[in-house]
Amino acid sequence: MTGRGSGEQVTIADVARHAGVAASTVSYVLSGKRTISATTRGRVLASVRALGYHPNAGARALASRKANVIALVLPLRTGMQVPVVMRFATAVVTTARRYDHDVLLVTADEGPAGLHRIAGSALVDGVLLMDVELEDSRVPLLRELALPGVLIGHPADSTGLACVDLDFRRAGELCVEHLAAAGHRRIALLGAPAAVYDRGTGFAHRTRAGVVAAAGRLGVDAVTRPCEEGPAAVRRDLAALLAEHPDVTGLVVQNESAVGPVLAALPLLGRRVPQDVSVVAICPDELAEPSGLTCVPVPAEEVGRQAVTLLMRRLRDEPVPEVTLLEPRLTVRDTSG
Amino acid sequence: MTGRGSGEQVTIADVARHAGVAASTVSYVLSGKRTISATTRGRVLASVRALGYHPNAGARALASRKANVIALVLPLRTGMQVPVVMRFATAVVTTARRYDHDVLLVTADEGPAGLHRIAGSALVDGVLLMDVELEDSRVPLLRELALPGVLIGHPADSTGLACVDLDFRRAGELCVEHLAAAGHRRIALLGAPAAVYDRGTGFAHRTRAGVVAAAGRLGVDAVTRPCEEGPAAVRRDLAALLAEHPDVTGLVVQNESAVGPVLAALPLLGRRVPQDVSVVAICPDELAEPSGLTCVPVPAEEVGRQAVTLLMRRLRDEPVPEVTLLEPRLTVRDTSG
DNA sequence: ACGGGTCGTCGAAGCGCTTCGACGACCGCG
DNA sequence: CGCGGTCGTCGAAGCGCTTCGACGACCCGT
Repeated sequence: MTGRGSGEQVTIADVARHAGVAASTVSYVLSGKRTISATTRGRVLASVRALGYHPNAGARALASRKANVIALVLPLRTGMQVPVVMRFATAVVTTARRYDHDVLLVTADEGPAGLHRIAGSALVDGVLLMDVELEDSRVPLLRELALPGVLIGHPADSTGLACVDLDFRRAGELCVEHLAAAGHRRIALLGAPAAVYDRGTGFAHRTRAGVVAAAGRLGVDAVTRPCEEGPAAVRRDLAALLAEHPDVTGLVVQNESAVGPVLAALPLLGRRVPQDVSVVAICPDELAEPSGLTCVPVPAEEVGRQAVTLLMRRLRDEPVPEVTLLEPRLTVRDTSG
Repeated sequence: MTGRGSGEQVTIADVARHAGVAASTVSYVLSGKRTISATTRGRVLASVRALGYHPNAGARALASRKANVIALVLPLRTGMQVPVVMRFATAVVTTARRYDHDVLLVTADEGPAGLHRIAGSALVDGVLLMDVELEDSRVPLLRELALPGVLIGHPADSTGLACVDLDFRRAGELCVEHLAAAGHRRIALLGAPAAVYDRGTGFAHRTRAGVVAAAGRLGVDAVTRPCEEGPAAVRRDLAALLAEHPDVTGLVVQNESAVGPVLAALPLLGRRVPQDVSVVAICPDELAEPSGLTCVPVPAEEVGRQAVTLLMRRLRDEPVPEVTLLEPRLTVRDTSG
């Protein structure tokens, strides 16, 4: 039994009285900001437990000027890469709790105004920004508000910020290295939709660069080609690719929505997997695993953990690297050989 | 320009000084809890805007004893019906903002302890509990803590609580009614995994009851059968079902992970859709829509909205119904006729 | 013209916590 | 044996806000 079930809030004064000390002493025991004798500390902690004391968040925030809450700004506009976001959110919450922080959920569609509100009201100590665009209006705002923030992905100008992302260039290289090691000499990248490249989105360009670089280094041919979304479009783009380059035997796919259709369409195009064509994808592992697809997973949990860790460091005013790239790993399954 | 970009917090005293009134007057203007002359109000609001004032959340929470934050307890343990959860969360955040509340994200794996912490620290005013089990340890705790809460789904004993859920019984009826109206006389329900029924999970039982009841009422045959997860298992269970009941022409599927495999497997089992067999699913619309599947969608947004609305009502100490069932609607597409 | 209501505003008292300065008690050193 | 220096604890002063009671000013009816 934790003393009292429900009822009125237990205050620090209650604990102090129960332990026979001053309220400030209780505070110091709990924060460890001053030395307290072992006996007193023991008595206080016992009282805390006996009364089921939890410090009042509002009062604490007011007095200490820190909320112990961070905001997670998610691209909740429907139609995103949902499972990844979810796993990411889980990791963020879990990690934040480990640092004794809670997580406030904010939707991206509140936009810059949301950041203003949150910063102005001191609701949170810092912000995790997902789904950052190359020229994101919230990024300069973050700088201006002096609101500690960590970005997932990275914008064009990342000076003075902290960004976490998968090292997509390395991911591209990894795929090519794997295929080359398996003996493939003609490789193709079936990439993101053309619009994504045109927008100059970082991850797509970096992956392509990695593929091309690795191919050059290893002396294999590599062609790259955008790929539109939707089963029909994927089939069309894949067919076109194979028509132009019929001798391709290694395929890198970086387009979540293309994974399924590609695997379905290859046999129809006369290519058995992996006998005729090896397929490697850069996509969430959930998507790859059930199909036995060799892939470089997007490590959502790891990104979440890293992001929180960086933010905590910033909150302590410790220096953090501007860009943190996560090392990709390739999981070999049945579609490559 | 909103006055000052970054820098120190603007307090209510700053606004009061700027407007030439007392701080309490500013407070009353903002809360509307006392009548204030139009001229004064105008002056105050102008100052608020000029200075870019946002009330300090901690101070406000401390003084008013309400945090203006609600907790959303999500089943973030990986492997849930992810897209639904996501849309639900979006709706919750958006609706909560409309009531001037923010949303704290809590993972279910913090369990009862998390509720204790949150309640004890007055971090939130109320709780939205998702993924409620029939005998959920958090439910009695909610009662004991006198923490206003709204449940998504409903537990065995819902007295004194507020629950929101899709009316699954009605959903089951709806599916049967639709199939019967199309002339089908032998109908099968391919349901949740057996374990789900064994756990006594409400929605599965209620759906089955609805199917059986409607079939009885309409004088059609209905068989029901659990269905395990995973493409292979689904194929097996479906094949078994059709072997035992080869004359089934109407199929109700209530198992997200089964939808794709069922549609893929039916042709292989010699059944064309919808010529030989009509298929109706109870599943997220995203899943059904791309396949042209007739379905009763799970209205995640609507549930989220309702849940927040109910919670807000509870926070205002207004009476709320113990159980709120959402009327299911059936969307006719290509797989039934 | 005067008492009784509003109406609009103000000042002060907290809400529960952190933090700063103060201050005994006790230590070891010369 | 007395003096400076920790060490451990306390009291008080806010943090920025809401809210309560008070109190002029004004309007009404008579």
